[in-house]
Amino acid sequence: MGKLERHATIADVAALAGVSVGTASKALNGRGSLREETRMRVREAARQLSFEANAGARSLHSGRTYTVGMITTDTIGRFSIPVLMGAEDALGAGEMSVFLCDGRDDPIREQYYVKTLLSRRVDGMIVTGRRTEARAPIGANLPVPVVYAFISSADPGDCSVVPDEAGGARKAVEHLLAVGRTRIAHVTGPEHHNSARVRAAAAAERLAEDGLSLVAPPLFGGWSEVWGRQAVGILLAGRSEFDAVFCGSDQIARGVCDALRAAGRRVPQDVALIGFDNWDVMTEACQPPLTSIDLDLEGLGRSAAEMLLAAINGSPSPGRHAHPCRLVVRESTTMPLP
Amino acid sequence: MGKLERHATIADVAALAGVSVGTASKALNGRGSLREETRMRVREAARQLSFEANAGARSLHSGRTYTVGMITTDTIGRFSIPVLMGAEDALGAGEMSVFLCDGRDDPIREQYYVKTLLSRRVDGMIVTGRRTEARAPIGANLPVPVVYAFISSADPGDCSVVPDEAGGARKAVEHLLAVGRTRIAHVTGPEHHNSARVRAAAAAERLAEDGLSLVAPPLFGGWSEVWGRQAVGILLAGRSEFDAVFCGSDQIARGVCDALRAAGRRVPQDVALIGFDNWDVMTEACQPPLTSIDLDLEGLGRSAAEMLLAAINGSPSPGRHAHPCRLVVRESTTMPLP
DNA sequence: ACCGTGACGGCAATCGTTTTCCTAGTTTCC
DNA sequence: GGAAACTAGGAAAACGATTGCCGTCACGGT
Repeated sequence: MGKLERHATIADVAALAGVSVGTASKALNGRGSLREETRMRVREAARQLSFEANAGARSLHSGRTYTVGMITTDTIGRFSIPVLMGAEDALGAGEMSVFLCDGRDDPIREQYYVKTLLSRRVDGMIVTGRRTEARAPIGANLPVPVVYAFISSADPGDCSVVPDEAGGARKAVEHLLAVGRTRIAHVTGPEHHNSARVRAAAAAERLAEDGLSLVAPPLFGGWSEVWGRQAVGILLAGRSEFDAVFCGSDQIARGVCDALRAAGRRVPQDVALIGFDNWDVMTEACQPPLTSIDLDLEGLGRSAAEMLLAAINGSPSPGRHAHPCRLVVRESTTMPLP
Repeated sequence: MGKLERHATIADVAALAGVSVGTASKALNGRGSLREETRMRVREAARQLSFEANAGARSLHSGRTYTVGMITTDTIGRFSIPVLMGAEDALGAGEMSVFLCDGRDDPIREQYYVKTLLSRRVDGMIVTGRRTEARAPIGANLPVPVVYAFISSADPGDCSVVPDEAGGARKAVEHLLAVGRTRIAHVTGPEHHNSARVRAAAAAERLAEDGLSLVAPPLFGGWSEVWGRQAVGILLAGRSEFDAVFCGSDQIARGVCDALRAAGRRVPQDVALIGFDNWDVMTEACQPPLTSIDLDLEGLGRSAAEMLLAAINGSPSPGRHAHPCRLVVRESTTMPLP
């Protein structure tokens, strides 16, 4: 199992095939005018030496590396993964590779990564993060295009692709209305999170369009199941009746669901329940399975990557682009057919 | 906001500083013998042009790229992330960057990535995956060192770093024995998963050392909460009493917990409960919080990366290395102090 | 006045590929 | 039979950075 085979160079290939380096290069890249027999001979030699052209040397000429950098603002997590996968997907199709850099919420670390990526001559960068908050641009006047995905840049001229959270919240409310609920409560994450505020506001707005309002002010807390359970206590102690709860996350929804059941309220008969994020772990384990809003992060990542590719090819798409959310209906808002 | 600044080359820097290219290079890298004033002048020019040396061109000389490739066998997921982060951590300290490639369980795709990484002249590769099963080596006689992390290579000569699942299972059983439980049931994942078999076998073995055995044969099923709930039905219908359940995953444990409570059994008073994976989402939301076995995936990733670095520097560590698991005690096995 | 010796920097080779230009042959056509 | 028109493939100049080798000063000692 000797791992010591040196990397073959095109000179090795040329020597084995009995041609000059230039000719070997042409043979392998389909350039120039060569006899088919020569081409084959070179290809065979390359195969035999398992030759792979040195991408670094190659990019010296083309000026392109077919590589993009991906920087996470905070840490690689549940939200960045799908974005990452979507991006990887779209870029892979364009034969590009991805450099992954985990910023860990440390600006020094982040700047270090930006420099590293630039020195590696990436063709572009994608910046992502765990929260949808706007953030300071990663650099000014960078020599390569940058796209912000999920998170957005504070500079409105930068290209950002963000989930349409307001639209998602509206869809949630519309769905509850469609299944006949009108007395809706809202339990969500901390008020200092942009996501919590935006979703709450959009929900209220959508209700207002039908002349309705939330049965109580939104309950801001954490994103956890524990908070969901606590919130039910608050709701039940309050004086307003409710027939649906729109939750800011699936974890909250699950907590709400468990607590409602413990309190003797049936889901969905007595209270319809809808979450946010469409996280399979929660939606499937919930009893009953949870209706939720899917951010389509993979699609978002793909879309961001496509915009980056376009920008690399000279057609940037500056500005903020909202990526639509999808409603996924399960039994927490509708009874299964018998 | 012009993004059009070309990348400065060292020739630009040299011209601006009024020296030759070679001298500029020496100035920036602290080589040769130059007047301090000259050095400063060059550095200033470089700063002014925000010059970053082209890593590709540079590696042409050094033969090293300070880059490693990371390939996931299946998909990037809950298990690969911490491994990835740990690796990124250890490599970042060595000033190396990580190329991420998502294999998606497709051998073609995987081989394509191996070729890409080789052409990019990575200094080494890390292979990881979602399951601990052994897999076919990613290639034979590769010109760079490879380390398998979490997943292991079927070739015993390859370097693999895997969690010590058997050790973890033993720790779980030991803990249950330590808190006075002797009638232990085991609910775990599908029997065709290596992890499920290994953990079950190790648990039985550890019990046997104390002259005990599981109250019933291990219940193999899925890794989900739903299965955990179903399994409780089976256990309660069976004729053997039990005072503890060791679960193959935290999700199973949570399902078991919910179902036990619904059946009127108290955790931990009547039944102590321990999970596996120490997944915060589950352990924290569980009522009561769940004792679990932590695979220390981040440590494992770090360790794998360190072995890779060592191998790159000429000191490989062939063979299979077991990374220890940790017991994390919470209230599902011990009452809180009053 | 001459030589030796550092100090300072320039020159050019080198890394692996691509690409442009050019030179031999071979056809083809009148 | 000779010139034009191709064809196949070689030679060499890029690309950007590093580095060993050398030339050129200035200075000090004899």
